[in-house]
Amino acid sequence: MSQTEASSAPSTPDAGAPTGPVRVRFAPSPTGFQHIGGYRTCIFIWLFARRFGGKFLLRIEDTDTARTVPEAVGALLDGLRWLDILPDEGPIVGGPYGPYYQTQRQALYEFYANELIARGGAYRCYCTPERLAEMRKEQEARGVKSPRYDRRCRYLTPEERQTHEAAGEPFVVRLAVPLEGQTVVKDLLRGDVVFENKELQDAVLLKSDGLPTYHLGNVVDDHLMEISHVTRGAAEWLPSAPLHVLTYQFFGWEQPIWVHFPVILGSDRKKLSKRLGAQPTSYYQEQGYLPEALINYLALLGWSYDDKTDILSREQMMQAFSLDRLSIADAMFDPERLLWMNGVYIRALSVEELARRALPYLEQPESQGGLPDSVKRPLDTAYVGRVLKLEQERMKTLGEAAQMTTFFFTDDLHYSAEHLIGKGMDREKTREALRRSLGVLVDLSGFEASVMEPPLRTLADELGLKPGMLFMPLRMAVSGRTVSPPLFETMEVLGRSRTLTRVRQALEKLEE
RNA sequence: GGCGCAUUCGUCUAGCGGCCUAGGACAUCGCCCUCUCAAGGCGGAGAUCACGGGUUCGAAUCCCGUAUGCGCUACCA
Repeated sequence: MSQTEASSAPSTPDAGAPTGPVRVRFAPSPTGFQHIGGYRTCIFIWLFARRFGGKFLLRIEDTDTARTVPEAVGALLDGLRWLDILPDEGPIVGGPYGPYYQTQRQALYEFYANELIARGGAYRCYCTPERLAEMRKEQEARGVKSPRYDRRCRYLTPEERQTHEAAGEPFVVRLAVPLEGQTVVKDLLRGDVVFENKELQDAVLLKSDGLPTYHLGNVVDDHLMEISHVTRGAAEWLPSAPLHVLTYQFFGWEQPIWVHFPVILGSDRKKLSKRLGAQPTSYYQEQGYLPEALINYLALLGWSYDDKTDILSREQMMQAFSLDRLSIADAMFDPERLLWMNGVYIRALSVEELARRALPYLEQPESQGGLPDSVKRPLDTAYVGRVLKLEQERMKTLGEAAQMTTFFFTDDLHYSAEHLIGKGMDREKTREALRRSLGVLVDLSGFEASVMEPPLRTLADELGLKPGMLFMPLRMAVSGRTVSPPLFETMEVLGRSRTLTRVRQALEKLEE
């Protein structure tokens, strides 16, 4: 392998190292499948926890009940299990800070919303969605520069408030953003990001259904779960971070360390999203990417080890990961580089391991990319190993195994006589070459590549052919293809009887 | 529109004031190896460090503008 592998200890052992205990969380909302962008964020968080002996938690932010997809959590966990980055605390494993589903923590949010109101940091708003819509329309018509909630309910008199309550009107709880001054988000990666309070909205914290929005749920849970570093995508969350800072301040809580990661962009330079056709992570599993390769690739999309290392084991990453080597700009996903890296990992596998891992891909139904259904399952593992050993260095994914190796498993080859006749050859010369080859092969004392190669080369010489001119028709006869692993190894694995049969069949085709 | 963030080869990145006539990797091109395809080896092309001003003896690195891109601007996250 030419690519450099990490060897020595990280150059800056403790630069950017946290001073207190690390507790970090991945907090997705189960509104669909996770694409690699989400998993990349998760990998950063997981690596960070591992590097500094911290805890890695998973919290499900399922407060948007209308968009919640029931299978999402299971799929997410399948992905985490596949990548082997399971959380220390979370659904299923549990933990001392549970429950880890926000919908199961509803009472907490109501309590803290009231607490915030009592502290003057929030208020109940009785405006109906209809009024809000009208207000927006009206503001737009007036050409207001930045339309936002007009704070009508913030200034209700106690009597008016009483009236709304007495009528039992539904309400939301809004953050009472200070009208003046600035709020600064001390982001670990970008430094101080300053926001004018007058640009901020009185965002909804608690919805009329009693569930919190992200702004409340995230803050309350991060505090209660003693999250040390609030880690999330910058593109979507940095703009509302001042709201969260304000909420911590109103509660009188100590701020966590804010870390806003860069996000992954699609080939259109837009943030990866389901809507824009990003693939779910299960896609990469189905295609036969190795989880360790995907992790390696994803970790290096936005983080670097040094100026030249691109192949790193999990252990090396866990030892070296640090936030100060994170890049700050969003990165475009490059499928070609992933493919290359997967090939690197496949080549590094022992043959046994490769066979073990490729087996499910070979044995799955033909319609899903497996070997022809006519091939008997289960496959002979030892034979699969011998076959894969020949294809290993040209495989980029495990999913390719079946189509690359079909001819090792079935005698049903599809090619015509013309395909046997290579450049500089004609029908008669080809027939002669194959007939003489057959003779050589039949008489061989053994059927190892090393045994068959010398006499076949001698034969080519005798026939006045360049080696390739003889080997090409043999390759076609034996594999039905113009491209295959080395001829002699291929014939060795196929075995004498199968090889001879195939050469005879080729001769028959030429007789037709 | 307002606000925020970002900006080094096509792509991912190294670089945190002099080591940079900018390093590595993917992709690409050529050569070598060679029974095909790969893998591997060697080499090439590819970045006026978005642009314009400063600061400094000296800037890709610090500051200020501009441009471009992306994101946010919901009782979604």
